Amino acid sequence: MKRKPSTEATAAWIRLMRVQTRVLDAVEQDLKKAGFPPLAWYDALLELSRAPTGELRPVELERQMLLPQYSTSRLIDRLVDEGLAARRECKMDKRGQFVEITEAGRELQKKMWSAYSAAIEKHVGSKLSDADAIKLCGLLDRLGCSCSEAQSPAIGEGAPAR
Amino acid sequence: MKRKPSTEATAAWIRLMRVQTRVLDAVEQDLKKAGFPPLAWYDALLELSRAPTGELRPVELERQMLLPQYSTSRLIDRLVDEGLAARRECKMDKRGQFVEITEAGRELQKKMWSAYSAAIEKHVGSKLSDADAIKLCGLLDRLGCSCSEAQSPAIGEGAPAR
DNA sequence: GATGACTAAATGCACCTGCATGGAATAGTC
DNA sequence: GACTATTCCATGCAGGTGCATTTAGTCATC
Repeated sequence: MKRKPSTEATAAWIRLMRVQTRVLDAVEQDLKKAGFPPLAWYDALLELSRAPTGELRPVELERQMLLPQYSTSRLIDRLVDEGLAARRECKMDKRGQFVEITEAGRELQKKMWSAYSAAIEKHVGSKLSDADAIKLCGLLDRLGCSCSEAQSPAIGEGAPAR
Repeated sequence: MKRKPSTEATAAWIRLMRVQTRVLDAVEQDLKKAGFPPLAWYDALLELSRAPTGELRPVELERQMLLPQYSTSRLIDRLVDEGLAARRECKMDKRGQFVEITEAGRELQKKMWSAYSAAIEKHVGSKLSDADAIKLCGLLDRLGCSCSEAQSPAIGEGAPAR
């Protein structure tokens, strides 16, 4: 039969859902108020800007961002519509393509990071000592799927997985 | 100027976003595969079934579930469409109404809890000792908004805040 | 008891998401 | 080379969500 979770586990589950929602909403609201697009845009721009050549295959972006295929496709649409990225043909594989970040895209990413980092500090950093943040990471990591790839946080820039 | 978050805080932020998404998706998938509706339905049914009279004002439900007004309104629509709840007139305040859980609603809530609790155990309980779950709760609680009401978990049933 | 401020709930609209499918190119197999 | 399976990406459709507004009833004050 199905074993029941302890009340402690259940409480942790509830907190995890509740607190994440709250914190994410707060950060998204801060960004929105500052006139910026959603976090997903930032994540995509960050991944693109990190790529050595400034361009990535949609499939790669998809894997980096842990997003479904159609979601990635439409996110790229929006970035392209706003002139933040451009689609380029892929000569190696004609069914594929490259997505390249534009100068405007790079600028937006940098500007967003300044607001984004402030929001993280406000809603997370200021409420937790570094030691506690590390403890929290450790506990959360244990909940991660077995397939947990270690993503290098990269100095000065962070990206959630939405 | 805006202070920057420590790399520890940023790492915690990323984990929080990533792990919550993963765990929530996993639990929702389990429920879906078992043929159940989304978690939000469960939450609503649970709140209703907990009410002494089995009925609640939409506004109250809204506050309990920390959901926007329109979202609550439409969630009730769906429950009513499926015969899990019924709208009843409110005589005290004619612009308002009561939402009452039906027998079918109570049954579904119970059946869902069996699948839901199994999912919590599988994706949370089994990965964390009770002591660690308590530590995790403590850390997460510190991130909660100042306006954190202590929700009694109630033996045998848990509800996230989506 | 009229007026204006407020609260409860619903809804039109735009957008976003998931799911399933489609078209196009490639890879594998014989 | 023909055939099938697979990969890459786009998209139609149904449903969910946020935002702003509307409708209806209540309350307060005069």
